[in-house]
Amino acid sequence: MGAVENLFFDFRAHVRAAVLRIAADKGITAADLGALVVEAPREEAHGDLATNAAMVLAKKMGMAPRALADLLVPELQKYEAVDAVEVAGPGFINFRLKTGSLLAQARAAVEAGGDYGRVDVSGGRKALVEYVSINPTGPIHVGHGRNAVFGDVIASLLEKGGFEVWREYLVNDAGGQIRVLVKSLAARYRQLFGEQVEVPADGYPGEYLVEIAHKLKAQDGDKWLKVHDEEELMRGLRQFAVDSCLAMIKADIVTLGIHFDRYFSEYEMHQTGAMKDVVQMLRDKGFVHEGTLPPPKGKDGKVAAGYVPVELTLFKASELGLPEDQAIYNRAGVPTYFGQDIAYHYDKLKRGYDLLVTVIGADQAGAFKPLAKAIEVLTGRADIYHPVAYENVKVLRDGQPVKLSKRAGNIVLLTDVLDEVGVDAFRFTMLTVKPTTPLTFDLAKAVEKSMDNPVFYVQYAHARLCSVERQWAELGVDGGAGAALDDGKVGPEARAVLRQVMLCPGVVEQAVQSLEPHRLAFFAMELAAAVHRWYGAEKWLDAADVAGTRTRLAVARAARGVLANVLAVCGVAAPESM
RNA sequence: GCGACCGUAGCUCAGCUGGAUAGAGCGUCAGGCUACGAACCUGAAGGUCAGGAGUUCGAAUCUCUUCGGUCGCGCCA
Repeated sequence: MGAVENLFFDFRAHVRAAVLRIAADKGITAADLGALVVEAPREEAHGDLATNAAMVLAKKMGMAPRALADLLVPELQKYEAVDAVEVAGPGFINFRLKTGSLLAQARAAVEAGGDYGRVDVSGGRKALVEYVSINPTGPIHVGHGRNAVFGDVIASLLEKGGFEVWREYLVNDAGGQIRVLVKSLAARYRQLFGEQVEVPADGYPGEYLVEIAHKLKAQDGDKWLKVHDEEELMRGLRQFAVDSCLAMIKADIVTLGIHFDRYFSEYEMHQTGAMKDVVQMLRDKGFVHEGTLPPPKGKDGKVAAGYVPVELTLFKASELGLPEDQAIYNRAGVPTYFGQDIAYHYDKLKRGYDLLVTVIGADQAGAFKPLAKAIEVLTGRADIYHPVAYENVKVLRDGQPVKLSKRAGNIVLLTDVLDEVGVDAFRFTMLTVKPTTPLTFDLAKAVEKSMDNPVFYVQYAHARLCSVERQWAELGVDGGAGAALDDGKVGPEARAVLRQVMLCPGVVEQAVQSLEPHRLAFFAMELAAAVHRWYGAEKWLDAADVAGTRTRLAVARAARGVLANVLAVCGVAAPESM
């Protein structure tokens, strides 16, 4: 379970320790090393790793960066894996590592298997990742698919980062939209019996409700025809409607390869009086009062006509640096979205989670601010709640943008897209753009087998390595853990692959800490590129060159393992042939 | 009016807790398979990092500002 020994982390620790040894008498402590980084320089010619230590500490130590760097070099050179150290540019210290050490690291990576790249940055914390959480009122569209993939990979990343992780979907089955859903379903149901009824103007016009109405008819016959009381319909059909919609959603979730530990029912939560409890807690802390809100502003900043202020139960967000208080119950006495969200998040806290990640669409990202404040009030901590926002998805069909309109019912369904392009292409494409960038999903390119569609590029690298490994096996060259390797047989292209293998854990660490899965996807593409380049540069299978073949085998196995690990976190298959 | 996000090569995007000559793919042009997978590789051309100011040894990155774009904005979800 623990983190695997790693050259990169060891080396970074060595650099920090060495710097402290040299600089201690000038009053430098570990606290001064915050800005110190050890990373791969952009230019390969600058070496395998580099540090900005001298530049970061120069001022504090009253020295010129390069002079300080010169002072540090002898100490840094002591690390066994270091081949050469060089001071360059404004004061960078560049390191070239011994190829033999990189090979040893590659071998350790193979040994560690799926644990290679595991880091422990959790500090023992338990994480709950809430994602998808779309209302059970209809099928999933592509935009939700981005949420699903994004959240799922964040959860996997956190696992890779040593967190205990719980995946959860909030089923919003208690709000006004469920009432609308039931009314819409009832209308479709009556239509099946020939009644002249329209789906309500603000209802759900999608065809799927016709199918669900058929199911209802098959199950209950004409039982609901004579029921006209809305409350009775709600009592009778709410669960059926929600379950039917949720079944559609779950089918897509399963197709995407996602498993939730729990579908959390808001309705059930309310049965326990959770709202009352949490509101009382906030009230006891002095952050709830009865009051009126300023009139809402419309698009143009003007107040709507006919507005009548009403006294409501409010969360005092305005005392916590936000522009306005936030209503907990609306004027009908029903919990607002914000109100139920506090109760829900308090429930998460009660269950012992102290890292709460919520994947939220950018269009709803405004909602997290007051919630974050409420959680801060409840826990006294500001580091628990981590909403991660992602931008919307545009779909191109035949090069033309597809208009997404729920009203018109012409949304692009996730299930159709998955049929068309496949899960791997969809998942990987969702990861090739950072979350804050709107994503354009081109249906034509997603099926194309080119670098326009990098999932194939990465998978191809994996399959190629598998293919060569198979042929090595036939060649009978021993590449086992005990076989001697010859670093003289490592060419520059193979060495570049070894560097990537060495850097992998650092990339994972960064991706976890920033909750940014796309970093992993880009790393996979870089590693794949290094593999493809290497493939073209050398003759790999050579019965006359046993040492060289054996050495290449070791590198290839490590690269393949790392690719497989990274793809696994992305939830994308690593095929042995394609 | 307020808020969030964005503006980097012809196109789509990385790079943003400040670091070296700003990168990749696509597209364009020129090349590479009787050696293992050409779904691949090599090379070339292509940039005022939207504009301006500030912070400092150093800014695509941080701050302010202008312009431009996307998406939100009641007590809805």
